[in-house]
Amino acid sequence: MVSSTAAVSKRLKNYIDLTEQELDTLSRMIGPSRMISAGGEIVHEGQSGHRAFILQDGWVMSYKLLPEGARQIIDFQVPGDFLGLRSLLLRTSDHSFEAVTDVLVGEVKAQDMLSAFSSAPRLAMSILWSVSCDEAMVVEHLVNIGRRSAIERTAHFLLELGARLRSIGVGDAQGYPCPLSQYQLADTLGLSAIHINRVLRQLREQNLVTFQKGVVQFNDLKKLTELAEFEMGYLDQVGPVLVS
Amino acid sequence: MVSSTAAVSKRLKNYIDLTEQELDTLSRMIGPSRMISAGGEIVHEGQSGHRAFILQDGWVMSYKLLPEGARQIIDFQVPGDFLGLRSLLLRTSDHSFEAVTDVLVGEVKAQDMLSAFSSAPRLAMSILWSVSCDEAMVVEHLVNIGRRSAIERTAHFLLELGARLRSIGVGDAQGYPCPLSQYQLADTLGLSAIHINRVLRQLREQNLVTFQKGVVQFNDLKKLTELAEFEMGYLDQVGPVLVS
DNA sequence: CGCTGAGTTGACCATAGTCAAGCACTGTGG
DNA sequence: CCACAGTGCTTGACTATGGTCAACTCAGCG
Repeated sequence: MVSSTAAVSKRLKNYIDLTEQELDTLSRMIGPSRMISAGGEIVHEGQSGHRAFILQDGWVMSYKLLPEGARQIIDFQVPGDFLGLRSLLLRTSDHSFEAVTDVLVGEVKAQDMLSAFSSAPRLAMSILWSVSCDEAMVVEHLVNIGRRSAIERTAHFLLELGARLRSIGVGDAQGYPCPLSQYQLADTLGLSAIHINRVLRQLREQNLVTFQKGVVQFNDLKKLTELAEFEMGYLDQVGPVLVS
Repeated sequence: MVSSTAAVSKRLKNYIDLTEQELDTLSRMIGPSRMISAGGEIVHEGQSGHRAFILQDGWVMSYKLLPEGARQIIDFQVPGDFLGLRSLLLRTSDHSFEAVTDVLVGEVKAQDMLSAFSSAPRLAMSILWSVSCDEAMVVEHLVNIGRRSAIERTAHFLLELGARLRSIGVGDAQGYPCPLSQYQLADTLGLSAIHINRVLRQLREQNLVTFQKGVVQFNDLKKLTELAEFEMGYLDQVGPVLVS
Protein backbone atom coordinates (compact mmCIF):
# COMPACT_ATOMS: atom_id res chain seq x y z
CA MET A 1 0.00 0.00 0.00
CA VAL A 2 1.28 3.39 -1.02
CA SER A 3 1.27 6.30 1.41
CA SER A 4 -0.60 9.27 0.03
CA THR A 5 2.59 11.32 -0.32
CA ALA A 6 5.01 8.63 -1.50
CA ALA A 7 5.01 9.63 -5.17
CA VAL A 8 4.86 13.39 -4.65
CA SER A 9 7.66 13.53 -2.15
CA LYS A 10 9.85 11.37 -4.37
CA ARG A 11 9.13 13.74 -7.21
CA LEU A 12 9.76 16.93 -5.25
CA LYS A 13 12.98 15.53 -3.82
CA ASN A 14 14.43 15.81 -7.30
CA TYR A 15 14.50 19.52 -6.67
CA ILE A 16 15.29 19.90 -2.97
CA ASP A 17 15.48 17.44 -0.15
CA LEU A 18 12.48 18.25 2.00
CA THR A 19 12.73 17.89 5.78
CA GLU A 20 10.54 15.58 7.85
CA GLN A 21 8.52 18.58 8.89
CA GLU A 22 8.00 19.82 5.36
CA LEU A 23 6.90 16.37 4.28
CA ASP A 24 4.48 16.40 7.15
CA THR A 25 3.04 19.74 6.07
CA LEU A 26 2.73 18.29 2.58
CA SER A 27 0.76 15.29 3.76
CA ARG A 28 -1.57 17.44 5.85
CA MET A 29 -2.20 19.62 2.82
CA ILE A 30 -3.66 16.68 0.93
CA GLY A 31 -7.29 15.86 1.60
CA PRO A 32 -9.00 12.48 1.38
CA SER A 33 -8.06 10.25 -1.54
CA ARG A 34 -10.51 9.42 -4.24
CA MET A 35 -10.52 6.55 -6.70
CA ILE A 36 -11.50 7.14 -10.33
CA SER A 37 -11.69 4.33 -12.83
CA ALA A 38 -10.08 4.34 -16.26
CA GLY A 39 -11.83 6.61 -18.73
CA GLY A 40 -13.44 8.69 -15.99
CA GLU A 41 -13.43 12.44 -16.25
CA ILE A 42 -11.60 14.30 -13.49
CA VAL A 43 -11.97 17.89 -14.55
CA HIS A 44 -14.13 19.03 -17.43
CA GLU A 45 -12.87 21.94 -19.52
CA GLY A 46 -10.89 23.52 -16.73
CA GLN A 47 -13.86 24.00 -14.42
CA SER A 48 -12.03 22.85 -11.33
CA GLY A 49 -13.20 25.49 -8.88
CA HIS A 50 -10.91 26.27 -6.02
CA ARG A 51 -9.06 23.00 -5.80
CA ALA A 52 -6.38 20.92 -7.38
CA PHE A 53 -5.44 17.25 -7.15
CA ILE A 54 -2.32 15.29 -6.53
CA LEU A 55 -2.07 12.14 -8.57
CA GLN A 56 -1.10 9.35 -6.22
CA ASP A 57 -1.45 6.36 -8.47
CA GLY A 58 -2.23 5.71 -12.12
CA TRP A 59 -2.00 7.84 -15.27
CA VAL A 60 -4.05 10.84 -16.32
CA MET A 61 -4.13 12.83 -19.54
CA SER A 62 -5.05 16.44 -20.23
CA TYR A 63 -6.50 17.21 -23.64
CA LYS A 64 -8.57 19.55 -25.74
CA LEU A 65 -11.30 18.61 -28.19
CA LEU A 66 -11.89 20.46 -31.44
CA PRO A 67 -15.46 21.12 -32.63
CA GLU A 68 -15.08 18.46 -35.33
CA GLY A 69 -14.17 15.84 -32.78
CA ALA A 70 -10.41 15.77 -33.20
CA ARG A 71 -8.50 15.50 -29.95
CA GLN A 72 -5.13 16.94 -28.99
CA ILE A 73 -3.56 15.51 -25.88
CA ILE A 74 -1.57 18.22 -24.14
CA ASP A 75 0.24 16.17 -21.55
CA PHE A 76 0.16 13.06 -19.41
CA GLN A 77 0.34 13.06 -15.65
CA VAL A 78 2.03 10.27 -13.74
CA PRO A 79 2.07 9.59 -9.98
CA GLY A 80 3.41 12.56 -8.04
CA ASP A 81 2.16 15.10 -10.58
CA PHE A 82 -0.36 17.81 -9.82
CA LEU A 83 -3.65 18.12 -11.67
CA GLY A 84 -5.18 21.51 -12.26
CA LEU A 85 -2.55 23.30 -10.23
CA ARG A 86 -1.72 25.69 -12.99
CA SER A 87 -5.37 26.45 -13.49
CA LEU A 88 -5.59 27.26 -9.79
CA LEU A 89 -2.50 29.44 -9.72
CA LEU A 90 -2.80 30.90 -13.16
CA ARG A 91 -5.97 29.72 -14.78
CA THR A 92 -4.78 28.05 -17.92
CA SER A 93 -6.44 27.28 -21.17
CA ASP A 94 -9.58 25.28 -20.62
CA HIS A 95 -8.70 21.69 -21.08
CA SER A 96 -10.12 18.50 -19.64
CA PHE A 97 -8.53 15.77 -17.53
CA GLU A 98 -9.36 12.11 -17.96
CA ALA A 99 -8.09 9.02 -16.15
CA VAL A 100 -6.04 6.83 -18.49
CA THR A 101 -5.86 3.96 -16.01
CA ASP A 102 -7.65 3.45 -12.72
CA VAL A 103 -6.44 6.33 -10.67
CA LEU A 104 -6.03 7.49 -7.09
CA VAL A 105 -6.11 11.24 -6.52
CA GLY A 106 -5.84 13.36 -3.38
CA GLU A 107 -7.74 16.59 -3.31
CA VAL A 108 -6.02 19.83 -2.34
CA LYS A 109 -8.09 22.88 -1.41
CA ALA A 110 -6.71 26.25 -2.42
CA GLN A 111 -7.01 27.43 1.17
CA ASP A 112 -5.04 24.48 2.57
CA MET A 113 -2.34 24.91 0.00
CA LEU A 114 -1.96 28.59 0.79
CA SER A 115 -1.51 27.94 4.49
CA ALA A 116 0.92 25.10 3.77
CA PHE A 117 2.87 27.54 1.63
CA SER A 118 3.19 30.12 4.37
CA SER A 119 4.31 27.57 6.95
CA ALA A 120 6.75 25.83 4.60
CA PRO A 121 8.13 28.16 1.95
CA ARG A 122 10.63 25.60 0.72
CA LEU A 123 7.71 23.33 -0.01
CA ALA A 124 6.04 26.11 -1.96
CA MET A 125 9.24 26.54 -3.89
CA SER A 126 9.47 22.91 -4.85
CA ILE A 127 5.84 22.84 -5.96
CA LEU A 128 6.41 25.91 -8.11
CA TRP A 129 9.37 24.07 -9.58
CA SER A 130 7.09 21.21 -10.47
CA VAL A 131 4.68 23.57 -12.25
CA SER A 132 7.69 25.01 -14.00
CA CYS A 133 8.62 21.60 -15.40
CA ASP A 134 5.09 21.11 -16.73
CA GLU A 135 5.43 24.40 -18.54
CA ALA A 136 8.71 23.44 -20.07
CA MET A 137 7.23 20.18 -21.24
CA VAL A 138 4.38 21.84 -23.09
CA VAL A 139 6.87 24.03 -24.93
CA GLU A 140 9.04 21.05 -25.76
CA HIS A 141 5.94 19.24 -26.95
CA LEU A 142 5.24 22.14 -29.29
CA VAL A 143 8.74 21.96 -30.71
CA ASN A 144 8.41 18.22 -31.06
CA ILE A 145 5.20 18.38 -33.09
CA GLY A 146 6.19 21.46 -35.04
CA ARG A 147 9.63 20.54 -36.19
CA ARG A 148 10.29 16.82 -35.98
CA SER A 149 9.31 13.94 -38.27
CA ALA A 150 6.92 11.25 -37.10
CA ILE A 151 9.67 8.84 -36.13
CA GLU A 152 11.73 11.44 -34.30
CA ARG A 153 8.66 12.69 -32.49
CA THR A 154 7.68 9.27 -31.32
CA ALA A 155 11.20 8.45 -30.18
CA HIS A 156 11.43 11.76 -28.35
CA PHE A 157 8.14 11.21 -26.62
CA LEU A 158 9.01 7.71 -25.44
CA LEU A 159 12.34 8.95 -24.11
CA GLU A 160 10.81 11.89 -22.29
CA LEU A 161 8.23 9.65 -20.68
CA GLY A 162 10.96 7.30 -19.58
CA ALA A 163 12.94 10.11 -17.99
CA ARG A 164 9.88 11.38 -16.14
CA LEU A 165 9.04 7.95 -14.83
CA ARG A 166 12.54 7.29 -13.67
CA SER A 167 12.39 10.47 -11.60
CA ILE A 168 9.61 8.87 -9.59
CA GLY A 169 11.36 5.53 -9.39
CA VAL A 170 9.51 3.69 -12.14
CA GLY A 171 11.39 1.81 -14.84
CA ASP A 172 15.08 2.02 -15.76
CA ALA A 173 17.43 2.28 -18.74
CA GLN A 174 15.93 -0.95 -20.03
CA GLY A 175 12.38 0.36 -20.26
CA TYR A 176 9.15 1.01 -18.37
CA PRO A 177 5.50 -0.01 -18.17
CA CYS A 178 3.23 2.21 -20.29
CA PRO A 179 -0.56 1.88 -20.37
CA LEU A 180 -1.13 4.15 -23.37
CA SER A 181 -3.00 3.01 -26.45
CA GLN A 182 -1.80 3.79 -29.94
CA TYR A 183 -4.78 6.11 -30.34
CA GLN A 184 -3.64 8.13 -27.36
CA LEU A 185 -0.12 8.20 -28.71
CA ALA A 186 -1.47 9.44 -32.03
CA ASP A 187 -3.50 12.24 -30.48
CA THR A 188 -0.47 13.27 -28.47
CA LEU A 189 1.91 13.45 -31.38
CA GLY A 190 -0.41 14.93 -33.98
CA LEU A 191 -0.44 11.79 -36.12
CA SER A 192 -3.03 9.20 -37.13
CA ALA A 193 -3.26 6.00 -35.12
CA ILE A 194 -2.42 3.99 -38.21
CA HIS A 195 0.73 5.91 -38.82
CA ILE A 196 1.80 5.56 -35.19
CA ASN A 197 1.51 1.84 -35.69
CA ARG A 198 3.82 1.99 -38.71
CA VAL A 199 6.29 4.17 -36.85
CA LEU A 200 6.37 1.82 -33.87
CA ARG A 201 7.06 -1.05 -36.21
CA GLN A 202 9.92 0.86 -37.79
CA LEU A 203 11.41 1.62 -34.40
CA ARG A 204 11.09 -2.04 -33.49
CA GLU A 205 12.58 -3.32 -36.74
CA GLN A 206 15.49 -0.91 -36.45
CA ASN A 207 16.08 -2.30 -32.97
CA LEU A 208 15.71 1.03 -31.22
CA VAL A 209 12.63 0.67 -28.98
CA THR A 210 9.87 -1.88 -28.62
CA PHE A 211 6.48 -0.77 -27.39
CA GLN A 212 4.19 -3.74 -27.06
CA LYS A 213 1.71 -5.09 -24.54
CA GLY A 214 1.97 -2.13 -22.24
CA VAL A 215 5.76 -2.13 -21.99
CA VAL A 216 8.30 0.19 -23.55
CA GLN A 217 11.63 -1.52 -23.91
CA PHE A 218 14.73 0.36 -25.02
CA ASN A 219 16.81 -1.76 -27.34
CA ASP A 220 19.43 0.84 -28.20
CA LEU A 221 19.14 3.84 -25.94
CA LYS A 222 22.10 5.66 -27.45
CA LYS A 223 20.99 5.46 -31.07
CA LEU A 224 17.44 6.29 -30.04
CA THR A 225 18.57 9.40 -28.17
CA GLU A 226 20.51 10.53 -31.23
CA LEU A 227 17.60 9.96 -33.56
CA ALA A 228 15.29 11.98 -31.33
CA GLU A 229 17.85 14.71 -30.57
CA PHE A 230 16.74 14.18 -27.02
CA GLU A 231 18.24 16.42 -24.36
CA MET A 232 16.70 16.22 -20.99
CA GLY A 233 17.94 19.57 -19.72
CA TYR A 234 14.44 20.97 -19.62
CA LEU A 235 13.28 18.24 -17.28
CA ASP A 236 15.55 18.95 -14.33
CA GLN A 237 16.01 22.65 -14.35
CA VAL A 238 17.27 24.96 -11.69
CA GLY A 239 13.95 26.00 -10.30
CA PRO A 240 12.30 29.33 -9.65
CA VAL A 241 14.64 32.25 -9.24
CA LEU A 242 12.28 34.67 -7.64
CA VAL A 243 11.59 32.61 -4.58
CA SER A 244 15.13 31.54 -3.83
CA MET B 1 5.80 59.81 -28.50
CA VAL B 2 4.51 56.86 -26.54
CA SER B 3 4.53 56.93 -22.77
CA SER B 4 6.36 53.95 -21.35
CA THR B 5 3.19 52.45 -19.93
CA ALA B 6 0.71 53.25 -22.68
CA ALA B 7 0.64 49.78 -24.21
CA VAL B 8 0.83 47.80 -20.98
CA SER B 9 -1.92 49.68 -19.23
CA LYS B 10 -4.17 49.35 -22.24
CA ARG B 11 -3.50 45.64 -22.22
CA LEU B 12 -4.06 45.16 -18.50
CA LYS B 13 -7.24 47.19 -18.60
CA ASN B 14 -8.79 44.33 -20.54
CA TYR B 15 -8.77 42.46 -17.29
CA ILE B 16 -9.48 45.10 -14.65
CA ASP B 17 -9.67 48.85 -14.76
CA LEU B 18 -6.60 49.97 -12.87
CA THR B 19 -6.77 53.14 -10.75
CA GLU B 20 -4.58 56.18 -11.29
CA GLN B 21 -2.49 55.08 -8.35
CA GLU B 22 -2.04 51.56 -9.62
CA LEU B 23 -1.00 52.88 -13.01
CA ASP B 24 1.48 55.07 -11.23
CA THR B 25 2.93 52.10 -9.35
CA LEU B 26 3.16 50.30 -12.68
CA SER B 27 5.11 53.10 -14.31
CA ARG B 28 7.51 53.35 -11.39
CA MET B 29 8.12 49.60 -11.60
CA ILE B 30 9.50 49.97 -15.10
CA GLY B 31 13.14 50.95 -15.39
CA PRO B 32 14.83 52.90 -18.19
CA SER B 33 13.79 52.04 -21.74
CA ARG B 34 16.18 50.45 -24.13
CA MET B 35 16.11 50.35 -27.90
CA ILE B 36 17.00 47.16 -29.76
CA SER B 37 17.09 46.99 -33.53
CA ALA B 38 15.42 44.33 -35.62
CA GLY B 39 17.15 40.97 -35.47
CA GLY B 40 18.83 41.77 -32.16
CA GLU B 41 18.83 39.19 -29.42
CA ILE B 42 17.12 40.19 -26.19
CA VAL B 43 17.49 37.09 -24.07
CA HIS B 44 19.59 34.11 -25.06
CA GLU B 45 18.30 30.67 -24.08
CA GLY B 46 16.38 31.85 -21.07
CA GLN B 47 19.43 33.30 -19.30
CA SER B 48 17.64 36.43 -18.20
CA GLY B 49 18.89 36.67 -14.63
CA HIS B 50 16.68 38.45 -12.20
CA ARG B 51 14.81 40.69 -14.53
CA ALA B 52 12.08 40.80 -17.09
CA PHE B 53 11.11 43.30 -19.77
CA ILE B 54 8.00 45.06 -20.82
CA LEU B 55 7.65 45.47 -24.54
CA GLN B 56 6.72 49.08 -25.21
CA ASP B 57 6.98 49.20 -28.95
CA GLY B 58 7.67 46.76 -31.77
CA TRP B 59 7.39 43.00 -32.09
CA VAL B 60 9.46 40.26 -30.47
CA MET B 61 9.47 36.50 -30.97
CA SER B 62 10.41 33.66 -28.62
CA TYR B 63 11.78 30.52 -30.20
CA LYS B 64 13.83 27.38 -29.78
CA LEU B 65 16.48 26.06 -32.12
CA LEU B 66 17.02 22.36 -32.77
CA PRO B 67 20.56 20.99 -33.10
CA GLU B 68 20.10 20.58 -36.86
CA GLY B 69 19.22 24.23 -37.23
CA ALA B 70 15.44 23.99 -37.47
CA ARG B 71 13.61 26.70 -35.58
CA GLN B 72 10.30 26.57 -33.79
CA ILE B 73 8.78 29.90 -32.87
CA ILE B 74 6.86 29.56 -29.62
CA ASP B 75 5.10 32.88 -29.55
CA PHE B 76 5.20 36.50 -30.61
CA GLN B 77 5.09 39.43 -28.24
CA VAL B 78 3.42 42.69 -29.15
CA PRO B 79 3.45 46.03 -27.31
CA GLY B 80 2.19 45.66 -23.77
CA ASP B 81 3.42 42.08 -23.41
CA PHE B 82 5.99 40.95 -20.89
CA LEU B 83 9.23 39.26 -21.91
CA GLY B 84 10.76 36.64 -19.69
CA LEU B 85 8.22 37.14 -16.96
CA ARG B 86 7.35 33.50 -16.80
CA SER B 87 10.98 32.57 -16.62
CA LEU B 88 11.30 34.94 -13.67
CA LEU B 89 8.27 33.64 -11.85
CA LEU B 90 8.52 30.05 -12.90
CA ARG B 91 11.63 29.51 -14.93
CA THR B 92 10.33 28.12 -18.16
CA SER B 93 11.87 26.10 -20.87
CA ASP B 94 15.02 27.74 -22.12
CA HIS B 95 14.12 29.66 -25.18
CA SER B 96 15.52 32.77 -26.78
CA PHE B 97 13.96 36.15 -27.53
CA GLU B 98 14.73 38.12 -30.66
CA ALA B 99 13.47 41.48 -31.88
CA VAL B 100 11.34 41.09 -35.01
CA THR B 101 11.20 44.83 -35.67
CA ASP B 102 13.05 47.68 -34.04
CA VAL B 103 11.93 47.45 -30.48
CA LEU B 104 11.60 49.52 -27.32
CA VAL B 105 11.74 47.59 -24.05
CA GLY B 106 11.53 48.69 -20.43
CA GLU B 107 13.48 46.69 -17.92
CA VAL B 108 11.81 45.42 -14.77
CA LYS B 109 13.93 44.20 -11.86
CA ALA B 110 12.56 41.30 -9.86
CA GLN B 111 12.95 43.35 -6.69
CA ASP B 112 11.00 46.32 -8.05
CA MET B 113 8.24 44.08 -9.28
CA LEU B 114 7.91 42.39 -5.92
CA SER B 115 7.54 45.67 -4.08
CA ALA B 116 5.07 46.91 -6.68
CA PHE B 117 3.10 43.74 -6.10
CA SER B 118 2.86 44.25 -2.38
CA SER B 119 1.78 47.86 -2.69
CA ALA B 120 -0.72 47.17 -5.47
CA PRO B 121 -2.15 43.64 -5.29
CA ARG B 122 -4.70 44.34 -7.99
CA LEU B 123 -1.83 45.18 -10.28
CA ALA B 124 -0.17 41.88 -9.39
CA MET B 125 -3.39 40.11 -10.20
CA SER B 126 -3.70 41.68 -13.59
CA ILE B 127 -0.11 40.83 -14.44
CA LEU B 128 -0.68 37.23 -13.41
CA TRP B 129 -3.68 37.29 -15.69
CA SER B 130 -1.44 38.38 -18.51
CA VAL B 131 0.95 35.48 -17.85
CA SER B 132 -2.07 33.24 -17.77
CA CYS B 133 -3.08 34.31 -21.27
CA ASP B 134 0.40 33.56 -22.57
CA GLU B 135 0.08 30.07 -21.15
CA ALA B 136 -3.26 29.53 -22.78
CA MET B 137 -1.85 30.67 -26.09
CA VAL B 138 0.98 28.16 -26.04
CA VAL B 139 -1.53 25.37 -25.43
CA GLU B 140 -3.76 26.64 -28.21
CA HIS B 141 -0.70 26.82 -30.45
CA LEU B 142 -0.04 23.16 -29.69
CA VAL B 143 -3.58 22.21 -30.65
CA ASN B 144 -3.28 24.31 -33.76
CA ILE B 145 -0.14 22.59 -35.02
CA GLY B 146 -1.14 19.15 -33.84
CA ARG B 147 -4.63 18.87 -35.19
CA ARG B 148 -5.30 21.41 -37.92
CA SER B 149 -4.40 21.45 -41.60
CA ALA B 150 -2.03 24.01 -43.02
CA ILE B 151 -4.78 26.33 -44.20
CA GLU B 152 -6.77 26.11 -40.97
CA ARG B 153 -3.64 26.70 -38.94
CA THR B 154 -2.67 29.76 -40.88
CA ALA B 155 -6.17 31.20 -40.70
CA HIS B 156 -6.33 30.53 -36.98
CA PHE B 157 -2.99 32.19 -36.39
CA LEU B 158 -3.88 35.32 -38.33
CA LEU B 159 -7.16 35.60 -36.45
CA GLU B 160 -5.54 35.14 -33.06
CA LEU B 161 -2.96 37.76 -33.84
CA GLY B 162 -5.69 40.13 -34.92
CA ALA B 163 -7.59 39.60 -31.67
CA ARG B 164 -4.47 40.21 -29.61
CA LEU B 165 -3.64 43.38 -31.46
CA ARG B 166 -7.14 44.73 -31.15
CA SER B 167 -6.88 44.34 -27.39
CA ILE B 168 -4.06 46.87 -27.44
CA GLY B 169 -5.86 49.15 -29.84
CA VAL B 170 -4.09 48.17 -33.05
CA GLY B 171 -6.06 47.29 -36.15
CA ASP B 172 -9.75 46.48 -36.47
CA ALA B 173 -12.17 44.05 -38.08
CA GLN B 174 -10.74 45.07 -41.46
CA GLY B 175 -7.18 44.02 -40.67
CA TYR B 176 -3.92 45.03 -39.07
CA PRO B 177 -0.27 45.80 -39.81
CA CYS B 178 1.96 42.73 -39.48
CA PRO B 179 5.75 42.83 -39.90
CA LEU B 180 6.27 39.06 -40.03
CA SER B 181 8.05 37.38 -42.92
CA GLN B 182 6.77 34.20 -44.49
CA TYR B 183 9.77 32.40 -43.01
CA GLN B 184 8.72 33.42 -39.54
CA LEU B 185 5.16 32.35 -40.22
CA ALA B 186 6.46 28.99 -41.41
CA ASP B 187 8.56 28.41 -38.31
CA THR B 188 5.60 29.35 -36.16
CA LEU B 189 3.14 27.00 -37.82
CA GLY B 190 5.42 24.03 -38.37
CA LEU B 191 5.35 24.37 -42.16
CA SER B 192 7.87 25.20 -44.87
CA ALA B 193 8.13 28.77 -46.07
CA ILE B 194 7.20 27.67 -49.55
CA HIS B 195 4.05 26.00 -48.39
CA ILE B 196 3.06 29.03 -46.34
CA ASN B 197 3.31 31.01 -49.54
CA ARG B 198 0.94 28.60 -51.29
CA VAL B 199 -1.48 28.69 -48.36
CA LEU B 200 -1.51 32.49 -48.29
CA ARG B 201 -2.27 32.49 -51.98
CA GLN B 202 -5.17 30.08 -51.43
CA LEU B 203 -6.57 32.25 -48.65
CA ARG B 204 -6.26 35.28 -50.90
CA GLU B 205 -7.84 33.58 -53.92
CA GLN B 206 -10.73 32.32 -51.82
CA ASN B 207 -11.26 35.90 -50.68
CA LEU B 208 -10.80 35.14 -47.00
CA VAL B 209 -7.66 37.07 -45.94
CA THR B 210 -4.94 38.92 -47.75
CA PHE B 211 -1.51 39.15 -46.19
CA GLN B 212 0.75 41.27 -48.34
CA LYS B 213 3.26 44.04 -47.86
CA GLY B 214 3.10 43.95 -44.10
CA VAL B 215 -0.66 44.19 -43.86
CA VAL B 216 -3.21 41.53 -42.97
CA GLN B 217 -6.57 42.36 -44.44
CA PHE B 218 -9.67 40.36 -43.62
CA ASN B 219 -11.84 39.94 -46.67
CA ASP B 220 -14.45 37.66 -45.14
CA LEU B 221 -14.07 37.50 -41.39
CA LYS B 222 -17.03 35.21 -40.85
CA LYS B 223 -16.03 32.51 -43.33
CA LEU B 224 -12.43 32.74 -42.12
CA THR B 225 -13.48 32.23 -38.51
CA GLU B 226 -15.48 29.19 -39.51
CA LEU B 227 -12.63 27.71 -41.51
CA ALA B 228 -10.25 28.12 -38.59
CA GLU B 229 -12.76 27.03 -35.95
CA PHE B 230 -11.56 30.09 -34.14
CA GLU B 231 -12.98 30.73 -30.68
CA MET B 232 -11.36 33.47 -28.74
CA GLY B 233 -12.54 32.33 -25.33
CA TYR B 234 -9.02 31.48 -24.26
CA LEU B 235 -7.84 35.01 -24.94
CA ASP B 236 -10.01 36.87 -22.48
CA GLN B 237 -10.41 34.52 -19.63
CA VAL B 238 -11.62 35.11 -16.12
CA GLY B 239 -8.24 35.51 -14.53
CA PRO B 240 -6.52 33.88 -11.59
CA VAL B 241 -8.83 32.38 -9.01
CA LEU B 242 -6.38 32.07 -6.18
CA VAL B 243 -5.70 35.76 -5.87
CA SER B 244 -9.24 37.01 -6.14
C1' DC C 1 -19.89 -17.88 -29.14
C1' DG C 2 -20.53 -13.63 -31.03
C1' DC C 3 -19.26 -8.93 -29.34
C1' DT C 4 -16.11 -5.23 -29.01
C1' DG C 5 -11.87 -2.66 -29.04
C1' DA C 6 -6.97 -2.54 -29.94
C1' DG C 7 -3.61 -3.57 -32.99
C1' DT C 8 -1.89 -4.85 -38.01
C1' DT C 9 -1.31 -4.61 -42.71
C1' DG C 10 -1.84 -3.28 -47.62
C1' DA C 11 -3.33 -0.21 -51.36
C1' DC C 12 -4.16 4.18 -52.60
C1' DC C 13 -4.40 9.22 -52.09
C1' DA C 14 -3.36 14.00 -50.56
C1' DT C 15 -1.00 17.18 -48.11
C1' DA C 16 3.09 19.29 -47.50
C1' DG C 17 8.38 19.23 -48.33
C1' DT C 18 12.35 19.78 -51.57
C1' DC C 19 14.71 21.54 -55.44
C1' DA C 20 15.29 24.90 -58.79
C1' DA C 21 14.56 29.10 -61.04
C1' DG C 22 13.12 33.71 -61.47
C1' DC C 23 11.18 38.32 -59.87
C1' DA C 24 10.93 42.67 -57.20
C1' DC C 25 12.70 45.69 -54.00
C1' DT C 26 16.34 47.75 -51.08
C1' DG C 27 20.54 49.40 -49.76
C1' DT C 28 25.60 49.70 -50.96
C1' DG C 29 29.70 50.80 -53.38
C1' DG C 30 31.87 52.16 -57.72
C1' DC D 1 23.56 56.99 -61.68
C1' DC D 2 24.04 52.30 -62.25
C1' DA D 3 25.54 47.65 -61.11
C1' DC D 4 25.37 44.42 -57.39
C1' DA D 5 24.27 41.63 -53.82
C1' DG D 6 20.99 40.36 -50.53
C1' DT D 7 16.51 39.32 -48.97
C1' DG D 8 11.91 38.04 -49.30
C1' DC D 9 8.39 36.43 -52.28
C1' DT D 10 6.50 33.51 -56.13
C1' DT D 11 5.87 29.63 -59.06
C1' DG D 12 6.40 25.00 -61.18
C1' DA D 13 7.77 20.14 -61.12
C1' DC D 14 8.73 16.34 -58.53
C1' DT D 15 8.95 13.61 -54.17
C1' DA D 16 7.82 11.80 -49.77
C1' DT D 17 5.65 11.76 -45.60
C1' DG D 18 1.72 10.78 -43.52
C1' DG D 19 -3.67 10.22 -43.97
C1' DT D 20 -7.72 7.40 -45.44
C1' DC D 21 -10.19 3.26 -46.38
C1' DA D 22 -10.81 -1.41 -45.90
C1' DA D 23 -10.01 -5.85 -44.31
C1' DC D 24 -8.26 -9.06 -40.95
C1' DT D 25 -6.34 -10.85 -36.39
C1' DC D 26 -6.44 -11.46 -31.64
C1' DA D 27 -7.67 -11.11 -26.73
C1' DG D 28 -11.00 -10.24 -23.35
C1' DC D 29 -15.74 -10.59 -22.00
C1' DG D 30 -20.69 -11.13 -21.36
